[in-house]
Amino acid sequence: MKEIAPDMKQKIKSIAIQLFYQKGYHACSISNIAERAGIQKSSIYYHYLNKEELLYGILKDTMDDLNQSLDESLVNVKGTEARLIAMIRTHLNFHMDRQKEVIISDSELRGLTSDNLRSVLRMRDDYDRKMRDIIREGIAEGLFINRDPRVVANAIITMCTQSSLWYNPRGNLSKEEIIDIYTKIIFEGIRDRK
Amino acid sequence: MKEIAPDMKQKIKSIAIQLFYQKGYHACSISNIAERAGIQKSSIYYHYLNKEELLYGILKDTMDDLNQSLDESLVNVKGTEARLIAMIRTHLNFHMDRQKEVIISDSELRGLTSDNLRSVLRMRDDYDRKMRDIIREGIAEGLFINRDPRVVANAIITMCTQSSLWYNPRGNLSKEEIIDIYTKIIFEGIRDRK
DNA sequence: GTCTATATGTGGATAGAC
DNA sequence: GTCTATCCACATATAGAC
Repeated sequence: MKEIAPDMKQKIKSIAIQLFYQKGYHACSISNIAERAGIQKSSIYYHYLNKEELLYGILKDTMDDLNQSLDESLVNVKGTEARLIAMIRTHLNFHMDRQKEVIISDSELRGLTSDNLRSVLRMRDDYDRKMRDIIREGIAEGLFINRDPRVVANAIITMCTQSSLWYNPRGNLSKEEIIDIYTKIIFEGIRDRK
Repeated sequence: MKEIAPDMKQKIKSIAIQLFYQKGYHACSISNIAERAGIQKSSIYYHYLNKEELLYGILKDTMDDLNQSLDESLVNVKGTEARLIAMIRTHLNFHMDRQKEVIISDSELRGLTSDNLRSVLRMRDDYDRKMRDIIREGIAEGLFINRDPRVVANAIITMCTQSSLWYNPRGNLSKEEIIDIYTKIIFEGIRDRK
């Protein structure tokens, strides 16, 4: 079980994440990936059926992990507000931890064809629905403002999602500080109440 | 001055907006555009120097219009809070009115090279700075919560920006209703205070 | 201002040797 | 599992006729 260097299949995937993120899926060629991996482009096809399978693998795994993170973070958490807080925390942490993959997930869906696209969209919808359901419950319980749950959920999710675009692990704000700011804004707004 | 049909240069641009939005810049070829315009691909080059110039024209004009809309909406508006409310309204209206163009602007920056890229980034920075400055003022005046202005401004802008991704002009929510929800969330948060 | 024809490069992908 | 060699389609872009 000596696993010093990651095997080539994983190495190719890592490089693809880096390059799809940097240049975009369509602007990044199989040659580009092969070059970085130190192999010939034809060798890529030993590990992956085609370019789309490479993209699909990235998106699928990312969505799987995201959904799993969410589920785990909600185990034994009771109460609508506490659950929403946990969701926000998890969503932000995930998007700051896996910036490149979530950026690819959010921008390269168009690179997938029929079945693969459907599969990833279903995963994304599952995730979004969990968020909407919490908002809906909160509204029903009179905890949250009574506005269209879809719009409210969307506003919250997308606001947090964008952290992937600017968060800098070497910046002067910790993830905890950022989570604090977002949670505060989401629940209380930006108006200072002293 | 008979301008019944838009001239071909404008027609090409409109088609490019539609296709860059649908398929992405790199996945959309000059042939695709020419086909829709009912001309040969070589004819595109009579109107535009190259493909990048076409993209640049879209991004530049969009950013120009966005900046201009913002400036106009702030004329004679006094007070930090009123100015921020006006900015939010303008940003949302613009992103719901010009969905395709702003989506392209947010996703295809990588298609630009050096000078064009710098130029568009400068416009975007100008815009972002205006938002940050308002937040900064509000914090200084004790109106807004005292958190990192960059993060707060970013959270607000990006939340509103995403409206371009889901807003449906034929949906059951008017732009005014959406503006109301967002403004409410930004200032008061989602917690219901009865 | 649009056409036909073409140059030139590069893309994704496959065949078959080692 | 990686290589060399190659196929074929399509990309951007140009030249020059009408």
